[in-house]
Amino acid sequence: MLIKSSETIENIKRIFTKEEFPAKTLLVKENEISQNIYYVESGAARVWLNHDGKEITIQFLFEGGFIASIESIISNEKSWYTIETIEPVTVYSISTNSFKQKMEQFPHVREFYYQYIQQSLLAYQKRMVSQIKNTPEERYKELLKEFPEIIKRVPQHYIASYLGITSVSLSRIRNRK
Amino acid sequence: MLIKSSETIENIKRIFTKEEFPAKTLLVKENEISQNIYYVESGAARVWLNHDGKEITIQFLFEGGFIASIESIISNEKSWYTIETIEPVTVYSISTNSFKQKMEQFPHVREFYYQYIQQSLLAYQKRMVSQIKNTPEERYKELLKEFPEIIKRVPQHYIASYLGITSVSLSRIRNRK
DNA sequence: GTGATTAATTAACAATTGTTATCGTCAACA
DNA sequence: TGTTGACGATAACAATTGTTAATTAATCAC
Repeated sequence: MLIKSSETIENIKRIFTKEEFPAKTLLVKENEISQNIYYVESGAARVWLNHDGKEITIQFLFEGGFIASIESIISNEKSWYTIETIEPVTVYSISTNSFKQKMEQFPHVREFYYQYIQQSLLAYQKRMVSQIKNTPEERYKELLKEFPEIIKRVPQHYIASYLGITSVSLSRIRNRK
Repeated sequence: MLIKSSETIENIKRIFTKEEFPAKTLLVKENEISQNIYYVESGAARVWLNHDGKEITIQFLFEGGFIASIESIISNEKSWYTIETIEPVTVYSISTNSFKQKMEQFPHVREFYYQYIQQSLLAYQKRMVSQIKNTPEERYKELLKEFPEIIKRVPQHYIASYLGITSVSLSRIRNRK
């Protein structure tokens, strides 16, 4: 989810701490409780998890997004996935505990958080429905239409697993007709 | 999401209105703004949408669940789907507007709503990941293990589209030793 | 209960995807 | 510069799913 309001961004920057990381940094690790939340100012990251020894990429994050294990925030669970930078990033970070304190203290932080959660819910629901009703080829075309940015910036084999197919199959889809 | 706290259920019953509907009643209609929220006391419903003339079932709802177009509540959009009872149901209903007023008035209603949204988010995320990383056969086995209730109570062709496959394919999977 | 409708199984075939392996390209790096 | 490793394209074949149609089973309505 992208943050539109520059006022909100300024507020975030005030309470978060600026940090930089090179590509291939693990900011969240699968099976560990995630201690931090990052607002991405520049760069890109991918969310992935291990499945039978294979890395399954389930999401991409760019400027304006947040890097966090949402299940760690919501219910203190260990993260279901790893979040790894795929480009050098500049982020603003805060510890999950501090963030929860800010939520208690400031209604506008709480409000912002719940707006974010609601928008994320709609996004996940939409993507789940797309997985159910569309073929891999249709999902690729949808991605091309709605998020061409992703296809430009991200290696193809990550996109393949994001779509739920192999890189071989994605290569075929791209070269069909 | 099931509601565990009986105190919460009692509160819901106080501000909602009891109603009964036969099977095959449309409680929410695709492309219409949903005006009501229903708490299911007994019975079952399915969430479906039209895709190239075919009905795609994306979710099931049972006792303890809520029937609502979450996108209508969150952003006043027209519903992406239809919600239809598949068994006679007893529900407690409230208009979306009244519910929003109650949220403003009563912190515990607001709190309950956000807890519900957060749990739903995790559930959608989990299901999206399952669609990406598992084969149809694996998804069927997962459903059998985690929600055997669904398989017992729901016609098979609805389950097939819930899993993102045809009813023919599900029949084959079930009879595959 | 009986006929009509809907649901589930099965078969045959087409289309798609997965798997494994090879090859060419490119970028990183010593 | 040369080597290594990562990435993407392609080929061959296996496995799975989709499609259509026919048959049986179950359910619904009167």
